[in-house]
Amino acid sequence: MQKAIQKRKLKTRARLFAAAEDVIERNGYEALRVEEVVQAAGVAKGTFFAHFRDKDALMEILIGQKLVDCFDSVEQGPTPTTVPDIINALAPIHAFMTSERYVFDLILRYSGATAIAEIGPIAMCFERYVRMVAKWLEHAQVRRDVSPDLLADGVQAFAIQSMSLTYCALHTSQSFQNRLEIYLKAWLTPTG
Amino acid sequence: MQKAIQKRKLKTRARLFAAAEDVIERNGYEALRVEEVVQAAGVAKGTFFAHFRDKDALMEILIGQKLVDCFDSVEQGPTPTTVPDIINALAPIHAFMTSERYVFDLILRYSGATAIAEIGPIAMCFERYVRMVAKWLEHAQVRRDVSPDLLADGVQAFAIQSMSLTYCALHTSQSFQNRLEIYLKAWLTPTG
DNA sequence: ATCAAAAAATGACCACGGTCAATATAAAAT
DNA sequence: ATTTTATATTGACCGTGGTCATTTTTTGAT
Repeated sequence: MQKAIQKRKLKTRARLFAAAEDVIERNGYEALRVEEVVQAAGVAKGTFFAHFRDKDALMEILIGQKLVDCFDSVEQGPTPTTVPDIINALAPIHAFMTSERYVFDLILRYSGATAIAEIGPIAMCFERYVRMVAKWLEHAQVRRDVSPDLLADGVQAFAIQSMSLTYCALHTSQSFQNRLEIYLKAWLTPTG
Repeated sequence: MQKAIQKRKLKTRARLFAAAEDVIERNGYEALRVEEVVQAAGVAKGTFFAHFRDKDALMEILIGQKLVDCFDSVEQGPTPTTVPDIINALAPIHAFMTSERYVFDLILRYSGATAIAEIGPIAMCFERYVRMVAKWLEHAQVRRDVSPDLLADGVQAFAIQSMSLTYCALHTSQSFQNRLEIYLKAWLTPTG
């Protein structure tokens, strides 16, 4: 028989989150150590893993939450209608995704959920990205020979490609924004 | 003054590679343990790290080598001229990249070299991918309003997107090949 | 209040990647 | 040959993520 979750557990969980956010605030995501978090939270190490499957699971939640915040703020703003506007509108999301190499890699790893049961916040955001952009494209000045959903998928693909090249020393001649603009103009408004 | 590398070192290195390949042959890339490799090679653990910066460095070399083999065999074949042919031609490369989740993630992580000095085999292959596809596109039946280089960049972006979705339970309705074909038709032969 | 059972927390312990001072071996100088 | 110096190897040791049998706390029934 299932008993209800105790308030104690919620409190412990909250303390772990607070401690983790504090640690990250100071040293960034990559430098986070589980040991440091549990000490700051005043609990034993085992407790951490009773709350989170592993370290990555905590990271997924924290980074996912930040991503959700980004999406929320982007969706507050006006609907962009041109390629430069779209890139501008997406900027906060892309900026956070590339704020740390570690963050970018983790997001990529969790962008697809292997099983339906374990669709986490990051995978949800990837879905949301496509839905949001597709909605924009319905009313934007873009090609109409393919569906907005397909176009939105492409925007995501090109954004990821551009962000990846951000970390590549072979492609420093262009900034992220420039590169993405070139890609998206060719993708969304072909003149063939 | 620099003395020459001793033959002994080359032998040890060869033993490490052979042992690692053997271990991978049996259990795949992800399950590889450094301890297992050094035992099979008959050397101490420290020796491993005198030859490779870390475990990933060995993986990059081994996976990079396999990738090079894939590219070599693809470049042996005929030059594809249509979208389905292009997808077919690239199949061996894509197949290897998605042969193991671990392999795919590692390849993505190493696809861009942070510093010019440390461009490894995987980053080289990503360059090669674009060069090869761009060459194909020069003589393929595709749009001409943008450069083959740009088109090839896009092919890479869409291929990665398609491979990523392979690992996502939210997108099982379509196979990798189907999805990529839809993307590439829209990208390479728009009818706007 | 007392007790039984479920939930939560604990910390000693393990697995595995990675380090480094010490040692052994090879090559060059005498 | 002997000595010197650079190169290569060693294995005890460490850091950190993760496990699990045991203990503590909470809850609900009597």
